[in-house]
Amino acid sequence: MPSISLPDGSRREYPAPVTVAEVAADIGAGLAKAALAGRVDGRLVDTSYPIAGDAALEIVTARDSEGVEVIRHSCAHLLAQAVKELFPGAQVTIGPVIEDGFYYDFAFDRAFTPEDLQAIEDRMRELAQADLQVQRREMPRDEAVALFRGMGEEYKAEIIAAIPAAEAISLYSQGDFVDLCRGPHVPSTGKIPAFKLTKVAGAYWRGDARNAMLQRIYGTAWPNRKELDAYLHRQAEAEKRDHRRLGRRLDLFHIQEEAPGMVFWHPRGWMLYTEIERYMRDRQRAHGYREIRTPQLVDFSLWQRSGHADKFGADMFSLQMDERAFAIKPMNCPCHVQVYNQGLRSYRDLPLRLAEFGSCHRNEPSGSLHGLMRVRGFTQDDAHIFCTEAQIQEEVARFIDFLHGVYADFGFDEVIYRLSTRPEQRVGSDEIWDRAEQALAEALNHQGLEWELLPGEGAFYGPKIEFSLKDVLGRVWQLGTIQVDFSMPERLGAQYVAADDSRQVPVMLHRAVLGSFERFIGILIEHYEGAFPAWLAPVQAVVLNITDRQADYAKSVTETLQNKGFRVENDLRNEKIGFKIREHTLLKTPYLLIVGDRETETQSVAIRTREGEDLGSLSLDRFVDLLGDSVRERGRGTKTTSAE
RNA sequence: GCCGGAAUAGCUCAGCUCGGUAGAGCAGCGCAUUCGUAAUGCGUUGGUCGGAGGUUCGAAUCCUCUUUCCGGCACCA
Repeated sequence: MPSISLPDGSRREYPAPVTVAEVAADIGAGLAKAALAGRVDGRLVDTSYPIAGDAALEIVTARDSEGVEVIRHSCAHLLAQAVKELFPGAQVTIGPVIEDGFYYDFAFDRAFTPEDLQAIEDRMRELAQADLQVQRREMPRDEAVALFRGMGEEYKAEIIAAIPAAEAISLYSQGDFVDLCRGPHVPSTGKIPAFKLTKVAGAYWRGDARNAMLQRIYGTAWPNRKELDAYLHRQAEAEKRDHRRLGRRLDLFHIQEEAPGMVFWHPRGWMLYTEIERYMRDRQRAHGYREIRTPQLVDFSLWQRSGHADKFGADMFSLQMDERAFAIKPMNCPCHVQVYNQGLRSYRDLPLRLAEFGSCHRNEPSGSLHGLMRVRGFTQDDAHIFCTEAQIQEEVARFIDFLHGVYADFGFDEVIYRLSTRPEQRVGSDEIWDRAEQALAEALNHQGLEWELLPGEGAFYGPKIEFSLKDVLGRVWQLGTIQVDFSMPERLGAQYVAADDSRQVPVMLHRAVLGSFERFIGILIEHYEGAFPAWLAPVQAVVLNITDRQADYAKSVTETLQNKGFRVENDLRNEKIGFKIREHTLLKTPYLLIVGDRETETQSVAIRTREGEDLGSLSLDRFVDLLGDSVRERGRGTKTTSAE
C-alpha cells in the first residue's frame, strides 16, 4: 500500500506497488513522456523502478541537472552499442559522464578515424530513432563475470571481478547490446534527443601510463537541438579567446621550433608582463617581502641535497662543464635557503620573507606543452617564508589576504581552495606531515573558507593549499599555492638561534600568488579576450588624425599624454578614419582619440572606446582624469575597460 | 612520454585522392586619394611547400625517418 509524497507536498496512495513511470503517468501524460528517471527517498532510479512502500518521489526530467546527466550517460551506452555493431572486434570498457558530455573507452586494434566517427554517429541516430527499450536486470557477480568473459569482453569482466562477490550486478540492455552499469538510464533510446560525437583520442586503461592505450571517443548530449547548438556555439566562442591565437593577432609573443616551450615576448606582450611584474613587486614589498635574485645555473649537488634530483633529476636541464655537473634551476627554493644560510639567524629575524621573480626551466614532457599555459621556461612570483612552527598559521592567513587582494585587482573574485596532502613518494616523517597538514587545514578553517581535500596530491616535501580561480567562461585555473615544508630547511642546514640560545631549524613556506607569469598572462588573455583593462593594456590610447592638417596637433596630444606617464601612440597614416578605427578596435586599444579640425580648434579630443561607445569630445585635461581613473581602478573596474 | 592528426607566402587557407617543379584573400610595398567614427581605388613584391633520406624521367603530392605544432591521455617540484 505505497503512499507516495511528491515535491509539491501532495501525496498519492496506491493499492499495490507502482513504478516511477506509472506514478508519472498518473500525474499527467506530459510528465510521463518527459520522465527520464526518478528520485526515490533521495536515490536516483530508473522509471521502471517499483516502489513497494511509502516513499518520497521526484520525477526527474531533462529540466533537472540529474536528468541531463542521465541522458549523457545513456548516450555513452548508445555510443558503445553503435561501436559494437559496426566494429564487433572492439571491446567496451568504461563510459562516464563528464562536464557537458560523456566519453567511452574502447579497446580496439586500431585507431578510430574521423570517417569511423561519422559512421558511428549515424548509427547512433538510427538506434535512437528506433526507440529501443532500455532494460535493467540484476545478476550475481560471478555470473556476470562469466557472461562478459563469454562475450570476449575481458576489460568489462575485469571491472566486474573487482566488485565484492556478494553484490548483485546490474546490467542494462538495449537491443542486442548489454552493458554493466549502475544506472539509472533513460527508459528508451528515443529519449536521447540531441547529441554529437566531438573527438577521438588515446587514453590509458585505468588512467595509468603503464597500461594499454585505449581509444576514447568523446561526445556531447543535450535535452534538445537548441541547447546542443548553444553548446557548440559556446565552444566556438571559447576558441576565439585562445591565447595562442590572440597572442599572434595582438602581437604579444611567439614560440618557435628552435625553442620549444619557451616564449619570445614581443614589445606589446613584454609591456604587459613588466606591468604585472611592477605591480607584484609593489604589492610584495607592501606585504613585508624582501626581493632577492639567485643564480640560474647551480651545481648538481645542490639538487641532490635538496631532494629534487631524486624525484625530478631526469626532467631537469643539466650540463657538464669542466668536469662539473650543473643544472639550470627548476625551482628557487634551494637557492633561497642559501641566502637564508648566510650569517647566523636569530628568532628575532623570523618570519623572514624572501621573494624572487625566479626564472626556472623544466624539461616538461613534450606532449604537455601548451602555449603559455605549460612551458619549459617560466618565471614564478616565488617567495619563501622562513618562520617558526608557531608562526605558520598567521603567515598562511596573511598570505591568503594578500592573494585575495591581488586576484581582485586582476578582476577575479571567485577563488577555489584545495588542500593537498601527503603523496606516496615523499620525504619527512609521518609525524611531521601530520603537523604540516593540520596547520594548513586550520589556517583555512580559521579564515572561514570552504575547501576541498585532495588526498595524496601534495608535493614531495610537504602539503599544499592550491588557489584556483574561475575565468569569465567558468573555466578553473590553478594559480597560487602555499606549501609547508619541514624537510628542506633541515636537509640544507638552515638554522636559527632561539630565545633559549638553542639552535633550531626553521619551517619554510613556499608560496606563489600568480604561479608562473607566462601561464597567468595566458589566463588573462583568455579571460579578457585580449581586451585588457587600461592599467594593463600595452597601449592605453591611440591618437588618430582625420587628415594631415591635424598631424601636429595629434603629435602634441600624444606627447602630452606620454609625459603624464600613459602609454599612448598615434596613427598619422593617410588612411580614412573608419579604417584606422577598425584597426585599433581590433587591436583592442581601450581609448581611440580622434582629432579633426574641430578638436584642433578647441584643444580637445573626441573619444571612442574599443567597445564602440562614443564618449563625445573632452578637453585633454578631462581625458587625463578619465584615463587616470581607469588605470587606478585596475581590473575591479566597470564595463568600459574590462572584458564584458 | 603515449595514441591520433597537421605542417604550403608575414597571417588565414586552397592545391595532395588521380605525381608534370605552386594559387587566393588579407598584410607588405608603390601610386592616386586628404576623405569625421569598424575595410578608398589601382598596381605590385613575396614561397628551395618544416627538415633529411628514398621511389620516379619527374615529388608540395607516394614511402621511411625526424622536428615542431594541434586534440586527448599520462605527468606537473
